[in-house]
Order: sequence, then structure tokens, then C-alpha cells
Amino acid sequence: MMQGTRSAGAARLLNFITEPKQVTYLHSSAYGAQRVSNTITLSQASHFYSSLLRQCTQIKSVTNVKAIQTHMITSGFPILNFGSKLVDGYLKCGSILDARKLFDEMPERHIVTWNSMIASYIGNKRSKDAIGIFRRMVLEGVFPDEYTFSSVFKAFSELDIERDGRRAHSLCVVLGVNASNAFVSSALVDMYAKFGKMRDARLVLDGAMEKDVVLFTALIVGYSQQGEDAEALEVFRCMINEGVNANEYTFASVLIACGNLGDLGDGKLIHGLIVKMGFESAVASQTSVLTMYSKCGLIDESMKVFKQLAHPNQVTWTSLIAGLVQNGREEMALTKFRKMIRNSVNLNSYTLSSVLRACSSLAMLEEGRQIHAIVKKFGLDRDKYAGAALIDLYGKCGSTQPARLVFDSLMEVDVVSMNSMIYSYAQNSVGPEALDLFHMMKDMSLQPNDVTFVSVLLACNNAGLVEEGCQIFASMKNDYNIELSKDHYACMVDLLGRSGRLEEAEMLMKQVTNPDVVLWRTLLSACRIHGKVDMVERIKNRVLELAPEDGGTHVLLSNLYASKGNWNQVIEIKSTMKEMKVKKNPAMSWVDVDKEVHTFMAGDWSHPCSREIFEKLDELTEKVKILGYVPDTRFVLQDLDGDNKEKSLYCHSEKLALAFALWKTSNKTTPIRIMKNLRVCGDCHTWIKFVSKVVQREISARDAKRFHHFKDGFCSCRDYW
DNA sequence: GGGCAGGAGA
Repeated sequence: MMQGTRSAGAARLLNFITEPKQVTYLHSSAYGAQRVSNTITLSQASHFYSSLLRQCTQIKSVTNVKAIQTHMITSGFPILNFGSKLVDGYLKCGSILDARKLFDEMPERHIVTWNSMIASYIGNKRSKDAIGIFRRMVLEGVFPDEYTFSSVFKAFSELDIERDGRRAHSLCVVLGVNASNAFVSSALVDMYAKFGKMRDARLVLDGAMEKDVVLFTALIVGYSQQGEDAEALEVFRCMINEGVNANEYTFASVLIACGNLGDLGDGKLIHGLIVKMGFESAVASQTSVLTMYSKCGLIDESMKVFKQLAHPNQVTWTSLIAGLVQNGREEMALTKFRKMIRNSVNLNSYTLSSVLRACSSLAMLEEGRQIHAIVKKFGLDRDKYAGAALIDLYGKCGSTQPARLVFDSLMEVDVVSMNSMIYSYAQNSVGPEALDLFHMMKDMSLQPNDVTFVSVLLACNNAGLVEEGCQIFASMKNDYNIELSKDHYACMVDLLGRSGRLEEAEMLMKQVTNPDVVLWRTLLSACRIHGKVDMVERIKNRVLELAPEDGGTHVLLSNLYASKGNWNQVIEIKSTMKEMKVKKNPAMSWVDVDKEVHTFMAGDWSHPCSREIFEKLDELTEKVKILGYVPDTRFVLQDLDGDNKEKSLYCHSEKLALAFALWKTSNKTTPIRIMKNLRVCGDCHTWIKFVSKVVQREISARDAKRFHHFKDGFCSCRDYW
């Protein structure tokens, strides 16, 4: 019905403007209120034009607005008084360009027109132009009013120009514009919050005469986005106490704060309040309820909330997928993603980065590639969020080259995409490239953050660049003023420890307040590599006191004593483990062949093709022995005699997985990617190097810590891991 | 002619 009316209006309009000559104007006061055929008075014409413009904006037709403007000119209508309405018409039809053209031609402009131009530029993310108009109006002596200020502050925060924002605030005060007006003050709170100046934001709220729900919500969001979630909750309580009713937006924001705090108690309380106040069908607050539950680890509750929603939108779907990924339910996240596509819900970079993360945690390269194709289809392959996720995916799948291609094509490189690229190189032992990028950051005026240093130090660590690592570590405090975290120390302890500088590593540990068990285990592990039993004796009791039930420590100690042949101590540790019910994580390897994942444990005969696998294993071992492979029985951690030790090595899970993949894929160009849940064993490492030479194929292995790329008898880690 | 809100990356 509505559509019919609009079309009729449009038809009338077109009729009118194709015959402009039929209209002549008579000034009502000069000629009396007479009406001649085809002749109307000025006020009648104004009325008519207004009505036409209204219809144009309803159907958003820029061409018709233009036609009206032309008609006014050709028929001699005094356009001057109509400029504001025409500019407004263009803006409402979405043509900011035509509006601006007319705006610039106008000899005089009403304050409303200035304000409309500013608001439109801001709505179109053209903050620079908005500020340009704002400055021009001040220069031309037009006083900005509360409407101007309520929209212009956003432009300063978008461009991150705090000084100019503050100046505009001063001007607002000087001009006596009512800054305690709820619209102006909420825009101010938002601006100061985006600058991270929460004290100023708070002062604005405290000084506001009328405190409405929007003003409070702006402050709540500000605190939460600055990471001060407890404060956000406090403001919410304050608002309730002052008798201001929360709305959908307030609930959404305060629930995010609860989720960030992991505050399930308050989260549930607010969920109850939403139900009580009848906001159950409001998508925004329900999305936040969903997010709150998944951030508190209750992913099943999130799914329940999702199911109850009649019309989940793009954000709701994305939030669910992100929650699933965060809670380790990657497979389900992918299922939901496919369902989202089937339901024709539009995707954006948020959705894609979450679903790509699911692929990278499972190292699902094929699935990831398919999603990369979707990313391209949506034109988001140069977007920094989707890009960082793609870089991460390829890095975690051991392919730094495609990662670099994505990185090089990014529209904008920020610290996160930079960190992702450095981290990809680090995991794959491409140390020099990682360092090159790190040094490039200075030229690009990109400020490295704590994550940058974790990545760079890891790169030094994995590539054995000890001196470089030490220098960079020292520069963190001296040149970059970055607070040292446990991750940074862990990298350094590992770097020093593995390179044999154990005393220095131990000294470094002393600088750490309350070192955790992971850090201690790093040092213990270095002791194991270098056979430093004396140091182990010195520190082991402290580690065991700190975390008596930590399986990793026991396994490490048991492995250390086993490699030294101290079987009595091994037995002792194993019995303690039994007593304390500490479980050892069994070694497991898997390989993806023809889109099917095959899993192997050491000495595993459960695979239906076991006979063929062991035959292949025999064949390979014979060939590598000819090339000089000697089984390294130091890596057998059981008390067996020589012959049995060799047999035990022989059927490690990574060897089985590789034998299977080689038996199954005869095409030499098919890449082989093995994954292992623990670190790859030293003997297997040597064996795979030889195999890569024998079969002339590239083999990559992702273990718990990093990648090994084997080619022609060598490994990318240069035997340093 | 106007302000405030929900989802993402290492």
C-alpha cells in the first residue's frame, strides 16, 4: 500500500518536472490572491516544492532532488530560502557530494544546514571533513550550538586528536552552550572515554544537570572499553540507585563488563533483571547475555540463549561462533559457521577472523583455505582483522609464504598484524625475517608492544639467535619501557638454557617475582638437554613444592634420570606419580591424508592398515641406515636392554604417522604434515631428516612447541630446539 | 537538524 502511494507520488513528481514552463509565479501580496490558469503564488510554490522534496527523500531519489533544483532555477523561483531544504534533501538521499556542492554555492547558510553537513560527514566516517566545516563555521562567525557540539565531538575521538577535542570543549563552555545538556554531555563523555581519559569523562557526568540513561551508558561503555570493568559495574549500580531505568543498550554494555570480569554472579543477576524488565526479545542485550556466559566458560548456556532467539542477527551468530572457539569447541564453531551461511546471514571480518581462528587451532589448512576464498569473495582479504587471522592460520599450519603474501597485501599494517607475521616466522624458525620485520617497525613508526617482544624473543629462541635475543631483551626496559611479563622471562630462560648458559638462566629466574611452574619447568628442561643433574638437584624440590601434582615436572625428571640411566630414581618418581595419581600425557601423532585425520600412538597396531604401515617403516629404516642413520637410544625412556631399546624407538607415533602418509600418498608433490601433541623426539627428528632425503619429499611436523620443516636431509630448526 | 549500545585478531 505504502509502496503504491510512493510510486504515485513519484509519478506525479516526474510529470510536474517535465513541464516546467507551465508554471509562472505571482507574488501574492502584489497581485492579490488571484489565481490564473497555470499560475500559482510563491507561497503555493514553496508549499508544493516542500511536498515534492519530502516525497523525494522518502524514495531516496537524488535525481529527483536535482530535477527540483533545476526546475526552481529555470522557473525563476527564488532558490535562496530553499537552500537548507535542498541540502537536507540531498543528504537524506545519501548524496553528500551534491549537498556539499550546493552548500558551497550558498551565500548564506542557516545553522541547521551547518549542523546537517557536520552530522552527515560524521555518519559517513568522514571526520576530517566534519571538522573542516566546523572550523569554517567558527571562522565565518556562525556560533555553534548544542546540536553542533553534540555531533562534532565524535570526529575528534575518531581522529584521535585530543588537543583539538579539548579546545572544542572549551569553546562550548566559552559560548555558554549548555554543556550540561544531556546530548552534549553524553557526546563529551564518549569523547573523553575514547581518549582513555576516564577522569575527565567522569567529571562531565558529575557536572551534568540532567543525567539520563544515555549519559550513564556512555560512561559504562567507556570504562569497560578501557578495561576498567569493575568501575563500569559501579556506574551501573550508581545509575540504578539514582532511579534511572536501564535500557537494552545499558544491559548490553554492563553484561560485557561482567563477561570481562568473569563475574558470573552479577551476570546472572542482570540476566534476571532483563527478563523481569521485559527485554528478553531485545537482540542486543541477549547477544551480550550470550557473550557473558561464554566468557564465563558456560558455553552450553550461551547456546541455550541463542536457541531462544527468534531473530539472531549477524552479530549474534558471530558472538556464538567466537564463544565456541574460545571454549575449545572449534568443530562446533565451524558447523555453526556453515549453518550461518546456509541461513544467508551476511558475514563480516569479525565472523571470518573467529572462524579462521578455529581452523588455526586445529591446523586445518584445507578448511582454512576454503575460508580464505570466502574472505576474498567478501572483499575482506586486505582487511586487517581478517588478514591477521589468515596470517595466523598459515603460520600455525607451517606455511609462512602464503602468510607473507597476505601480510604484504594488507591495506593497513598495525601492531597486531605485524605481531602475527613475526609470530608466524618465529614458530617456523625463520629468525632473520622476524628480526627484519621487527626492525622495520621503527621506520613505520609502529610502537612494539608486549606481544611483539614475546614473538621476537621466540623467533630468536627458535632460530638460536642468542646474542640478538639478549640485546632485544635488554632494550625492552631501556628503550621501550615495556613491562617484563612471565612470557618474556620464559623465552629468555629457554633461550639461555638451551644454548647452555644455564647459570645465567638461573640468575634471570631470581629477578622474577613468584616464578610459576611453567618457568621452572623451562629451566629443568634445559638442564635435561645439557645433562645438568647437579642443578636439577638444586632446584627440583622448589618446583615440586610449588606444584606437587604437576605431571609435566614429574615426566621431565623421570626422563632426565632415564637418559642418565639412573633407573632407581626413575622408579621412585613413577611410584610417586602413581601415589599422587599424576597422569602422563601419552604421546600422540596425527596426519591428515585425503581430508581424513589418522591418529597414532607409539607401538600402535590399531590402524586397519597396520601391516602396510610397518612394512613401509621397515623399508624406510633400511634405506636410512644405509645413509648413516644410527638409532639414538638415549631417547628410550624405559629400562630395556639394547635390542629392545631400538625396537621401542622404532615405533614412535611420529614414525608411524609418517610411514602411513608416505605409503598412502605416492604423488611426490603432495605435502606431508604431521602433528604431535608433545615435542618431537630427538631420534625421530634425525630419522625424519634422513627419510626426507631418501624419499625426496618435503615433510613438516608441528609439535607442541613449533614447526620442523624437513627437506633433503635437513631441518629448518637447524637441529636446535 | 542531534547524542548513547551489542560481535573480532597475536
